[in-house]
Amino acid sequence: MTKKQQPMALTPGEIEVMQVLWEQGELKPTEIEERFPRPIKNAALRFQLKTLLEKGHVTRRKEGKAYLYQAVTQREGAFKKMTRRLAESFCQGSTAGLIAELIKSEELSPSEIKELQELAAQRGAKTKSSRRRESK
Amino acid sequence: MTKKQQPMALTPGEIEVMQVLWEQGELKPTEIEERFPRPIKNAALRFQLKTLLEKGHVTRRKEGKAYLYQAVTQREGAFKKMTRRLAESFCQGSTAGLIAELIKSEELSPSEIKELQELAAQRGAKTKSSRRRESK
DNA sequence: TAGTTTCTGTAGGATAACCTACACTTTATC
DNA sequence: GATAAAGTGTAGGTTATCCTACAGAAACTA
Repeated sequence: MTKKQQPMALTPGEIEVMQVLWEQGELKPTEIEERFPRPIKNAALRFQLKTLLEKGHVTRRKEGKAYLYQAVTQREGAFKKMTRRLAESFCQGSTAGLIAELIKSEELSPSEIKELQELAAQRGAKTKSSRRRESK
Repeated sequence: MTKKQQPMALTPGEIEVMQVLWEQGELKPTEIEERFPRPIKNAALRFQLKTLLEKGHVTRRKEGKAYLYQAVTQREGAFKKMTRRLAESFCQGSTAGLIAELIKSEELSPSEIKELQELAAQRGAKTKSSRRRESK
């Protein structure tokens, strides 16, 4: 009777790799290694890719003698999952509470605050009908 | 040559315990167990308390035959650390970027948006009026 | 074709995180 | 004291995370 301990959706090390794939698209391990934000040994990187593949967060296809890796799990989904966890841990599950605490606690420049105000205003205006527009 | 793998500041299991201590103050293991958001075996809880004690996140003092545990690490500090990690992973380290993405991606009720707008407005006013804040 | 380079597959090991079991200590009760 | 109840300390085990090493396979070059 072994109690299963479910693995984290994305571990810190895995997120580092996914980050590169989310930005760059389809890459070979060597290319990921080059674009990596810190020095990483090829073998260590490949370990992360292997577990990401097993967990289904990436796919790969052969090209020449190497594989091209591509993200399956989307950045937005992963982001939501992690913010959700944070909100549950610290804010009784309320995303609004999480945002509020962030606004209160962190140092934000006046221009950043202004932008956030505008963003909230936009967001408030289109809660109902109105199609969403691209922009930024 | 063994490369050290530094432990997480607060693991998910540890946060659960700290959450109770942050809310309730000083408690005995049994009391924590009663207030715990999910069923937990006393021994499992005590394991968490032990590691929290070793890491210095809690202290304890004897009362009767049991110990009273109290948080040392403050909720705000832990919260900041975790949001910082998230911002670094997903938003190039920008807290404002993190907040923006939360506002955009999550479902917020109109009233919540209004509150956030007001909060940002307050926050903006404060920064402007007392402009000699050197920050940090 | 042989030789070299480059990439992959797999085994293995170290630490961390989580839980359980059981014996020991302390306190209260008789 | 003797005893039971409640709380503690410690040893042990399983899974997860992270990294390394080395041998083999695939492609390129001569």
